[in-house]
Amino acid sequence: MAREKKIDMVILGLLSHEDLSGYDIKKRIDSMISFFWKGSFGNIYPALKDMEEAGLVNRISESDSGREKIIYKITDKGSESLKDWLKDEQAVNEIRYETLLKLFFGGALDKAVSLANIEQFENKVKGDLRLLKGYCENLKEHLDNDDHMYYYLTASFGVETYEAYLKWCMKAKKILKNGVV
Amino acid sequence: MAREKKIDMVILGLLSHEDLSGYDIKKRIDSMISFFWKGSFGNIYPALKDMEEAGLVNRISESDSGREKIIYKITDKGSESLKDWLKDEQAVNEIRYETLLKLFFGGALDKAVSLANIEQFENKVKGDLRLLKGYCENLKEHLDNDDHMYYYLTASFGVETYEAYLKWCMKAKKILKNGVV
DNA sequence: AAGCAGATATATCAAAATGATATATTAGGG
DNA sequence: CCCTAATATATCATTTTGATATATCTGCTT
Repeated sequence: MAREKKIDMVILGLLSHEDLSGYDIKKRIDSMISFFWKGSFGNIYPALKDMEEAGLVNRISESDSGREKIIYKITDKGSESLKDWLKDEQAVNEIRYETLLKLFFGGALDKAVSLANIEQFENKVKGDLRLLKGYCENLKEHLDNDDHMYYYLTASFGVETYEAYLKWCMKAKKILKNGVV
Repeated sequence: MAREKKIDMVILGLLSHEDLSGYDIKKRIDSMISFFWKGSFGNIYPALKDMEEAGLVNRISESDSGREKIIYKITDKGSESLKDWLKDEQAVNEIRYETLLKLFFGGALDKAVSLANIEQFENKVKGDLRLLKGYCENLKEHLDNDDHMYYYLTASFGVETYEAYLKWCMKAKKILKNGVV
């Protein structure tokens, strides 16, 4: 089986809901799943080209006006490819936290530096948590709608983990200041 | 200011504690920080070469016996570079969770598929949490030692977040099964 | 003592992701 | 009418990832 690029699956997933251009896809990624997945023009546009060649998507319109805009539609083959990936229980989940990296090596400098890094992290998390809670409250009202429910589930993952981050921040600051648990 | 590769900082951070070979560095990354950061031979060895040229590290021994082994030592310049990075409060923190991606697009298939994906994730997390809790309990005894304290802080981040993951798993499974909050 | 598996050790490569930049068009506000 | 911001595609250098190649050494078994 050919190794699948993750960005391909993201694109197919989005196209399974609606026809989109590369630019639209980038916007959807940024607004809906950016807190746990990212995409860039640098991999979206080449992926669309490759997938068109492979018959997973079709371009269904191009430049209605003078402005160029290429809208893509998922094909049956693309849909099958998406489902195969969804059914495969293997999943790579990873975090990449520079804040933790700096903390781990914090011994090279005064504890005040580590404290500042944690506080910086804490503030960022507080802002993001506010946003995610907002999404969740709106989505909660429409759990009968499947699309909203799946969106709600991922957003609530964010809420749950960000709250844990804040809990950890308080604990970590205390330990750094007092050296106690 | 030159853009710094993250792997460079990881290597300098590790070398600030002890002299190491590229292979040693990979082992340290895998055993101590792999749950929030990764490294591969493919970027470690080239990074060591580049940093040696830039005067951030020195090779202090090579092939005592017939077996080739290059040990690196951090230089003053390397140490400064590490400290500059630590002092910079900017930090990129990102998660990349394929499980959430599959859940987000789960509507394309039966809910049983999403449930299976969550359960797979849950089992993985349970195992990892057990490990992290073990580390934490050992490290907790030595918070007076700075190195152990910084290690403890990062490990306890893992414990806190993994516990939140499990809490979310239970909630998510309930919603998928019953459609309620 | 021979043989073999597994750990040690460095190196390299294709593929993928990242982040930035280039280019051009269009819509809306002042 | 001009300017800014948003729309839209495309490309590129840099970095990371994951796999593989090559060779040595250690410890265990037979």
